[in-house]
Amino acid sequence: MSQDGAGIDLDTSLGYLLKEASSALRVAMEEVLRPLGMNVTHYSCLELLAQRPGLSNSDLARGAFVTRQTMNVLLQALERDGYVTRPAAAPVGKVLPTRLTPRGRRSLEKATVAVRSVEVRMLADMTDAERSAASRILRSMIRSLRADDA
Amino acid sequence: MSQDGAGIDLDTSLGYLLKEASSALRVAMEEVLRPLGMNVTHYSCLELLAQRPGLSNSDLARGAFVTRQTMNVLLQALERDGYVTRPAAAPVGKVLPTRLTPRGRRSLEKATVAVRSVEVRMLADMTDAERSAASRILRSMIRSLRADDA
DNA sequence: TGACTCATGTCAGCATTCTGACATAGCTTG
DNA sequence: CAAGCTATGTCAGAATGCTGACATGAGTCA
Repeated sequence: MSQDGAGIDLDTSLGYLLKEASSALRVAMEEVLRPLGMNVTHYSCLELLAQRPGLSNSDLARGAFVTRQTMNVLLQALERDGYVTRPAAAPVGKVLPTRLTPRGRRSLEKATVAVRSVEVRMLADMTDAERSAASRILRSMIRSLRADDA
Repeated sequence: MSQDGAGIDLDTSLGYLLKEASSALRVAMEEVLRPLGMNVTHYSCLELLAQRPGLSNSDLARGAFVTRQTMNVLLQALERDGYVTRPAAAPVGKVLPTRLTPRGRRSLEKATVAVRSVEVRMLADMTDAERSAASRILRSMIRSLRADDA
């Protein structure tokens, strides 16, 4: 039943393990972000803006791994609630550079502490060598998956 | 701006890399499953049933990393369309053991080929040692994230 | 046995994200 | 310069998954 060519063994498949790890990370992050009224995409957006102020809607969407339509909906809510600002008209082209407001920055600070604790917990039992290996391996997977999308 | 304690450096964060890899995998899988009229959860459900016939709704939900409510909706659709069967009444307790129909098995066969090709591509540039390391590291992350959910 | 706890299946409503579509701006190329 | 291609922002509708809630069956324990 395990490896006879008629299926993908879920107990040993790296794809399945990757999904499992990602699911565990998402659950853990949402658990600590929920009390702050945030979800993972929401947090990702603020963190991206803190590190790279002036990113466009499409940039943020790529950075948070959602579509630009999804990010647009989120940005409109964040703007309405005063966490970010965008110019009324595009300085150049159609791109609207987005920036955190002081309120957005304060909100992010609490979230960053919470998220950092999750990441620390995730890496608790790993050596430095293993962390380096993890980084290299994950980058390799990403590169290979994105190569020739045919 | 990078590691001054005021944020999580997205360029080096293993959590971010994990999410990026998982996103790339999901996109690649949905790309090959879409022509077959399936999504990832749909495929996961069929693959689980092929390897462990008689799983309950809740078992399948845990294996596919969704809630049992979500899996219940999917199972009702799969049952209606003749891909799986469940007894009308529970043989014991409330648990309804689910099984693939021949039609479900045929549908899964094509999907497995497609998914396998994605996994092969993902692992293309990795040595056997790296694959072993990846498995060990991902399991460690999962274990740590699930430990003391406080 | 009876109370308690936990797991299960299921319904309903909501949140989130996606696909499809459109107009428009910038770049490239003949 | 004009045409073509790509990227962007945005709206609308559909798909997908989640939380909350309820009834019920099984196991535990005093």
